[in-house]
Amino acid sequence: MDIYNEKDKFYVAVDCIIFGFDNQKLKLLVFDRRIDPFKDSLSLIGSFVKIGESVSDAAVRILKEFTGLENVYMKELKTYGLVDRDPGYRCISVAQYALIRIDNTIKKLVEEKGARWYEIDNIPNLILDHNQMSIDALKRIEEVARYKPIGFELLPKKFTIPKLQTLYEAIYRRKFDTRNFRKKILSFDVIIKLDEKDRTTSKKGAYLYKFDYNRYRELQESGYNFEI
Amino acid sequence: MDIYNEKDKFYVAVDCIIFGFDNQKLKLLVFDRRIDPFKDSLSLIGSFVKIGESVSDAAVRILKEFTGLENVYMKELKTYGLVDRDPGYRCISVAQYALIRIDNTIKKLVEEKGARWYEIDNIPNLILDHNQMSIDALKRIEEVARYKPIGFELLPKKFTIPKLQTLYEAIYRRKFDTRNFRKKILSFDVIIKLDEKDRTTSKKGAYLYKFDYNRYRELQESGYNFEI
DNA sequence: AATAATAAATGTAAAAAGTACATTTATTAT
DNA sequence: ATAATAAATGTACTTTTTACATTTATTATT
Repeated sequence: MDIYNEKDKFYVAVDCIIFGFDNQKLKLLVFDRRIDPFKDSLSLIGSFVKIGESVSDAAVRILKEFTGLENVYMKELKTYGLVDRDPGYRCISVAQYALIRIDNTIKKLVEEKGARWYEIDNIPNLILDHNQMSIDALKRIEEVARYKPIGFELLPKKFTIPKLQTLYEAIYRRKFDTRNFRKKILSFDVIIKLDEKDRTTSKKGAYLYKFDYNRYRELQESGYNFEI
Repeated sequence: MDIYNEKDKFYVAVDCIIFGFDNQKLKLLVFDRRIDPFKDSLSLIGSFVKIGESVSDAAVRILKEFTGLENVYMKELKTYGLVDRDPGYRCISVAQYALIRIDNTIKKLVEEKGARWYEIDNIPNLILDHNQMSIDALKRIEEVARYKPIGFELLPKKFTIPKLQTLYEAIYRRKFDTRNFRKKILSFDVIIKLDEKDRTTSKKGAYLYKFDYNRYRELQESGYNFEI
């Protein structure tokens, strides 16, 4: 008996669970489907992997197609492989979660594509197992945020410490003491204070910082633990 | 254009990276392939997912087939999806890592199947991307062991604290102080002291303990962090 | 010009956790 | 009775975490 049997071939999809942060809340990007199957339903973005491309290339392609973005923080979540997960065809999906910075460019692009940001506590019904994917991705983000500073991927390149704190409070769903949070974050030694202030939320203004990727890489390689 | 194109269908494989602990060293289970392709080469165990089974069912089936074991700790590692990863057919593999208890039953079964345990620092050349899978799985275990007590999956149901320490030393590749290790482990409150001693390694004998799964689940749900 | 309002920035003391370190204990073999 | 062996244990010191309130810079208002 040959192990290769044409009947045992699958469609392989990639679905992307895209998170953003709008300065207040953590949000999920949801699309109004404009094509069948499931036309006019809500879903994550996804596509079949083409036979000539790798799974991760497919993920990059999809993200580019739907958001115009490249060089995005994107990681594999897990594979969804239940037999009846797609009633149409036997299809497995390699889900990927992505963290993006919401700016005006993105806002426009996303509208054109018929997409909308939903607060993570208020995600609508999505097709297939996409709600499960969103829940799983959110849980993963919480886990990863515990020991890796992924928060910076969701903020503008320049950000203030109070904004960073708001983001972490959104992820962990709890409040932090401002003094302790600032002390902890600064102790990691991966953000650089700039000579500019952001005055959009206060008269005094808050100093802007930027993330120091090189320093981060150094520390990470030496086994440093960025636990908040 | 239809999104469904018969040309974009893949074989989907599951490969299992199986780790064991022989009281001294962490080991990887490697198989002598008895069938083509790659007959007589070394590899992890794996198989194609059948069209009528889920990916995780395939993983369970494979593990059962090759080791006779059921109810094993097994988690998805990641998907290997490069275009040229398998020179024969376009095939993606959903790799799973498993932790098993090495006992005499397993030792015999494994021999019959043409398998061998290799120390993790001394893994031979394996087919395809199986070496990469092993490296990635090992890294994952190190990460997960940092905050989840997976060590217990590798030890006999009854184990002593010095054995547990040896295991953690094998995973982390460093020594711990016996007093501090014991204090830390006991502080988690997830192991139960038994009224038996193991006298195989000392005249005095060391008390046996068992893992308290219920207590573990309780603590885990309350967000407890089992960081060693 | 003085005052009110607002968010940002800062320090310290107490508690908890982690680390470093050496001796005693139970048992068997000689 | 003694030697040998691994198991079990306690404490002082250091570091980290936590809890908590005031001052600062600035703008808008009177």
